Amino acid sequence: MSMMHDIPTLLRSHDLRLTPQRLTVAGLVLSKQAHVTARGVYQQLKDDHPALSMNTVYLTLGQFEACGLLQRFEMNGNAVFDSNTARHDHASCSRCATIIDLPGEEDEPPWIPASLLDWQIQSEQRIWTGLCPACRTDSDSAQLSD
Amino acid sequence: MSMMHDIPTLLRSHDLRLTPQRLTVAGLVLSKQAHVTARGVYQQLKDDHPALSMNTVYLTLGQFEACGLLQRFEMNGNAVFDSNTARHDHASCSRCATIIDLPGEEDEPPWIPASLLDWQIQSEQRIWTGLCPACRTDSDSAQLSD
DNA sequence: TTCTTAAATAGTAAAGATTCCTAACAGGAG
DNA sequence: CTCCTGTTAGGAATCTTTACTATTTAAGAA
Repeated sequence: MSMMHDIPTLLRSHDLRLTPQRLTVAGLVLSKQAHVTARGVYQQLKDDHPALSMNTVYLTLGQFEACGLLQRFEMNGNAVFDSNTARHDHASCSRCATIIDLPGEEDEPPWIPASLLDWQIQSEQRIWTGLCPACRTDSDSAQLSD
Repeated sequence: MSMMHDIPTLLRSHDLRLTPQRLTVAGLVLSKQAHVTARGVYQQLKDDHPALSMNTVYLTLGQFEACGLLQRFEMNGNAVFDSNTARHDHASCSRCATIIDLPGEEDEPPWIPASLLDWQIQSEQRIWTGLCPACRTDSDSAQLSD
């Protein structure tokens, strides 16, 4: 996300026409740090914007990813789009499915294992899975009844 | 994979009945270091074993995972089962979809970021994506025609 | 060996995510 | 204003995975 551009300028700079649908989706996914799925975007917008189809959501998110405006990763078999395009990792709760960003290791240089020296690495993804603080507590007390 | 048990013994030790289907799937996925998908297993076995359904493949792989005989991870939206159950990372070619194991960092202790200290971490997954050596070469020459 | 029972299986249906297809539509340059 | 091309909605299609159910069967007991 860029502080120096409003959304129309940002889209125009990537040769994307300023359609109402695109502006709507952009307003949602580029304006705050969040992890969204195609379905999530559609659900949040469809009431206020009946002229919006799942198809367009998929296309738009894909275009934003191609432009580098969003970062895409897979979580539990679903595509998740992240407006935080800086290098960072994720953690996901295996119980409530919450996803959080982990602060990037700016001090730790992008490290590539020696066995990949003859590859042309494009990206790295790291995901920790476990119980978030809230679910860990719930799980502890649930053990009495389970 | 255990060197000290044959497959029937291994299955029995996990309270799994020795059905032909289960033995067949086990023979394929537990006998060599490989990454398989449910569909891949089914495709490889269905000709020689007509009495095998996708459903059974899914169930069997799921049971093997529950027993700790296989490790499961997601790649490109598909479930992948790995007979290498030791802690290790993966790299995947974005062009030919090949998946390779990266030698585990036995020297590097399981590292958990400070922001997850109040989580109960269950697993960590790290995936590098890029062009494998073969595809990188193909891609270089393809640029002339693309 | 035969019996018994719970586990396992095949087949089908269903659910959910994503892509494909196509005709209609509309942004924006000229 | 007009035209061209990118964009969109809607529906169909594809693919993966899970759910359901009647039937079969492994394996221990008699």
